[in-house]
Amino acid sequence: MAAGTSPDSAPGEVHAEVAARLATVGQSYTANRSSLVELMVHSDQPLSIPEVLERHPELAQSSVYRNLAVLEEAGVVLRIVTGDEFARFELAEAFTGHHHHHLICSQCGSVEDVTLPPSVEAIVVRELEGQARRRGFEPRGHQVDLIGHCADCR
Amino acid sequence: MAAGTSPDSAPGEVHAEVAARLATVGQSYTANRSSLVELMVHSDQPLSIPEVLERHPELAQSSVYRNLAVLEEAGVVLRIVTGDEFARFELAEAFTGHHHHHLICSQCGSVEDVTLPPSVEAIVVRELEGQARRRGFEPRGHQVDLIGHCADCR
DNA sequence: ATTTATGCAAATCGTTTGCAAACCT
DNA sequence: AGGTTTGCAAACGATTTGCATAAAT
Repeated sequence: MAAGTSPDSAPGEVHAEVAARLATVGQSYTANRSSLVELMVHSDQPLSIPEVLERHPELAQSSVYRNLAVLEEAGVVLRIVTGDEFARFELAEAFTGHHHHHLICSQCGSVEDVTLPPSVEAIVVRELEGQARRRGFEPRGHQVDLIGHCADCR
Repeated sequence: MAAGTSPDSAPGEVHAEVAARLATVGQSYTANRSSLVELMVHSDQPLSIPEVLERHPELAQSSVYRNLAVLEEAGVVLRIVTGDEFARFELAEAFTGHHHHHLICSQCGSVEDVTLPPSVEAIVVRELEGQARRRGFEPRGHQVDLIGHCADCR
């Protein structure tokens, strides 16, 4: 419940909250998992596994995959599947404190975060969810992404 | 150029247009490729390769992959990569005549099409593209998808 | 001491590709 | 014939998993 209530919780708060969430899934907050969370807290864009390993070569690839899966299951991280070769991971919105969308580069696969004005966000959500419900589809979330070329790939 | 100019071209038109597009990429419109296009014209939702093979068991799996790749390159079909195990393919918007979005079922992976009112569409696009350009990102397209449970999986 | 996480190597599985036969034109 | 597409089987590569060791409590 405390998670995400403050738009930008103190650094320590995040770890405490992650530990709590993991507990609800019967998992503990190990050093490796903490490394991953710490990494994502300080990253301004979703990371692929190779990028994670680049920054933490001491971690075993399989453990990174496995721990990100655990963190995903606990609702701590979000897995982003683009057309790119690798999936990417970022802290769930409850932990970053702000709902956002993505600028996906179709050239290099990088992903940047952007936010939409609440008014715009509201209009889209209302419209989409209305349509969905009318067809018996139960909405759980949405993704609004822009595809294009990032500054580096123009 | 003619493609998509008519909101809903006659059935025959589509095949003629596809042939033309393939020609621009130096490819011919073979029977197998025609089967694929015909299938998508009559499908109300993006299809995965297993679904294609189910409906056309006489096709070789590798050829389906290969031909869908060719059609994608020619701008005839669009590849949709969800978190699901299989990628899905649908006719490009220039051929369906209408811009649309997706209702993605996170349970079974099925994808339905939905359209947004032009006014809503315009607001989102303007806002997103404005943000993107301000960051040196060159927009090429966008995807607005709703994630949830479809009527069958509720 | 028992349970859980880790790291290595091997397995999985959707997708891609090499190559020879079948098809055009 | 000359070039292209097809189908089979083998290769690829991101992700997952089995199993033995290392932590942790």
